Amino acid sequence: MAEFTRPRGTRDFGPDEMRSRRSIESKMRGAIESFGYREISTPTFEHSDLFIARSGPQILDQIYNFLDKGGREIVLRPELTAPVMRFYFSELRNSPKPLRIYYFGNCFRYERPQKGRYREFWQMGLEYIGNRTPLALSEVINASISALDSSGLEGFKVRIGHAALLSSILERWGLKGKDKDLMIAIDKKDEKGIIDILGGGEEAENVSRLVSRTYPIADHKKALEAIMKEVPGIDERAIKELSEVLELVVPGGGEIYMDPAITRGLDYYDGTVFEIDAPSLGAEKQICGGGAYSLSEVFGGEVEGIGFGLGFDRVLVALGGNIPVTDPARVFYLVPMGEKASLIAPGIARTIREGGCRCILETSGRSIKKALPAALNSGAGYLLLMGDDEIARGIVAIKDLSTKEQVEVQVGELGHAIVPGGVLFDRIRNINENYING
RNA sequence: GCCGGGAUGGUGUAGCCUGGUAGCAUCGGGGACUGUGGAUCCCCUCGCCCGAGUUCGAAUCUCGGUCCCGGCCCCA
Repeated sequence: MAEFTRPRGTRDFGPDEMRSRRSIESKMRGAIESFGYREISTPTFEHSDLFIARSGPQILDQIYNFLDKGGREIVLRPELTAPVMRFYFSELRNSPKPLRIYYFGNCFRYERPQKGRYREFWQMGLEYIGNRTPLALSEVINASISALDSSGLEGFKVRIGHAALLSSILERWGLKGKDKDLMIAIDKKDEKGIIDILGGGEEAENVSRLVSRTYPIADHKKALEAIMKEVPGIDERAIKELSEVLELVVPGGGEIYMDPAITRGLDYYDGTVFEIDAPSLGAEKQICGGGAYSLSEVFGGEVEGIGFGLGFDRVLVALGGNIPVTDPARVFYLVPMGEKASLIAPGIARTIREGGCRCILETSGRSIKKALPAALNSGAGYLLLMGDDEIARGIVAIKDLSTKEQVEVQVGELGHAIVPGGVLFDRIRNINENYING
């Protein structure tokens, strides 16, 4: 029947789902803000060259791009790091350092949708700009862990590695990370594939084995020593940095590992890098990735930064619909019966709203029998009844829908009654409701 | 870009193999019932993803498309 349909890979969110999404969103924002990061926002569309500069021209195959009426090449942003860096270089570069900023917004990619992958999706992330001390590096990782912890997600895996470490291993074979097949094999931890590409031999086997493992954080020193021993001339500063960062990571709800094989797709990552997976997600299990970068090549200015991007939708998929939402507002459902009651109902409703409560007005003119189920469905805790009797006596009847207890209050005292200290406040106590969706 | 499985009122489903009046539940609207009700009963609205083909006749069979779900590829 539907004549109009959603574009492929997009979603509508109903009231219950939006409540869940907003609830998680605000918890995660809160976690990031608690580290001192402040929100910024950039346009939904940008000039194509911004993303081409960052990711190469082949990226156009995977994004929404078009010419606008002025003939400009425009794309819907496929990610937020590049716009944020553009903003930084054009207007924020003289801000006091370090600069701590974060963002949350929708992004668009023209890809085949599947579980945890949509054509419109939401990304949250932050950038720390100004230096790359071990404390700063660990702060960014700790912020990502805190954000995920605040969402209620459990069992995620944080893997921390180092881009320069990996490339110095590759340099040992004169490869310098340019060999795409090798990078893919490393990323997949395909031991056999790595050995084949490196040309076999005992050394190749040893390196492949070392790189294809993740090491519990407690074992990282031993593991790094083993790698250092196996690969002569390895970047020892990278080893030192990674080791220091690992000491400073504060464990949260997830497990922490050292993983030397994190490639991150981009050339400009050159320091500590990390990824976070939610194993429950399957193919699209990565929910967060980031690290330290230098952007001098792309943007022409020099900048040392650390950041991460986090797939908000995947966090929600990983939570699996078990999203507790606390709704602290007391909700009243006001049923005016008759013309006189209708005339004063909006004013009564306003009084209630000004008292910090929510008031849903029965606007359909339904009988109380019809209004009651509507009130129950609306999530209201209290029914307010106003009919001729009540008006004649100057009162309003309030029924607690959970206890079925009913009390009467003078209309003039309603505002005082429902706020803290009022006669109804203690009586109307049972106000925090936990909703489980799904 | 590749490979599977799907699509029936708003939602969830039966019917499909074996072509012949599209059924059930729920939600929504109304009523039984003029203000203490969340119950029960009755009535009503709304549907075979789109297009072509085969056929006397297609939800059902065939082909193409669209979209959804999952798995690859990719993943900034």
